[in-house]
Amino acid sequence: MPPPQPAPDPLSGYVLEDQVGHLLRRAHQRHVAIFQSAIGADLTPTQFAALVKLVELRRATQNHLGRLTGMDPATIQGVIGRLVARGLVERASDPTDRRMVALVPTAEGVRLALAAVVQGRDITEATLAPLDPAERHQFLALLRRMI
Amino acid sequence: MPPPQPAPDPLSGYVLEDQVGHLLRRAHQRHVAIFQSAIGADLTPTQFAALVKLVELRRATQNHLGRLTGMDPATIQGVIGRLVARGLVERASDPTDRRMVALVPTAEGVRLALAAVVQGRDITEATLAPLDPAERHQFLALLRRMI
DNA sequence: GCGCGATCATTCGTATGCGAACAATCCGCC
DNA sequence: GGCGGATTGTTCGCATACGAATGATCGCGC
Repeated sequence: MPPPQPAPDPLSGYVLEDQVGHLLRRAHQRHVAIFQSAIGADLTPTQFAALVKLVELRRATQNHLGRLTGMDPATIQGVIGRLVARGLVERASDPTDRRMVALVPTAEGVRLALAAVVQGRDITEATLAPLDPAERHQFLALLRRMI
Repeated sequence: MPPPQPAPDPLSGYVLEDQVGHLLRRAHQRHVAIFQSAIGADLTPTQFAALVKLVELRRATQNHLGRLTGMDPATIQGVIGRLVARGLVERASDPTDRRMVALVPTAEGVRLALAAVVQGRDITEATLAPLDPAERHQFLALLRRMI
């Protein structure tokens, strides 16, 4: 009769590198690095998202913009504050609701957003480089459903 | 003859919500939220990764552990510092190389890591919930290649 | 018209995440 | 033996990220 086995180790068979969470973190990390090397110091990925969305909307409230771009009020506050400090966005008060601050991109903000969007295509291309066209389509479709 | 068209708008056809980078950020964000609601205040995702990997290795250098878990030296430094402060990891000096600090999990660290790994399976399950088994396999395979 | 719950924005604290600079140490090569 | 480059760990600064708490304001219902 064989000797008694030790209690099953929860770690056996658990490969950190194969966990979705870890893979998502690494993949996002890699994308951010690609983004930074392309856009440089002009914009961070979150600043890019907020600015592009604001240019598309032409005018938005801070929390609303945050909801659309997936940033909570505390986060979007800092992001917008830095865009305002750099003259890319202006805050205007809304006369109909004094709680709200209407955000509007400046001319310079629009210019930078359009230039960044052009680079955005290269960034997307570089991020998806490991996959062929059919796989990219598949990956994006699955990723879209993960949100 | 039609009037001259305005210059093509770089924004036309650019949907922020469909960009890989944005999707990766949102998907990762969602996973972290799931992780936090399952593990609570015990461990953050990065602390989890560092601790589990360290338990698996039984002993590792700080930078080495960082490379294995995808954290740069500045980041792993803070993560390990917090694990040490909570008594989950101990720093030991390596006599053969006085630059290095050997990291070893404490008994409490091992206990917490094993418990967290058990919950890790539920976290993975919840993160992948939107996909059926075949899609999960596909998604993980593609995601693995994105790193 | 008033009060109460909801919403908006802000602030604080904590935790990644990384570039850059730094001191200490190691190692290979002359 | 010693020097120069590489590696290890640390610190600083900046930028997400979010929970929690707060104050101002709005709007609905009574």
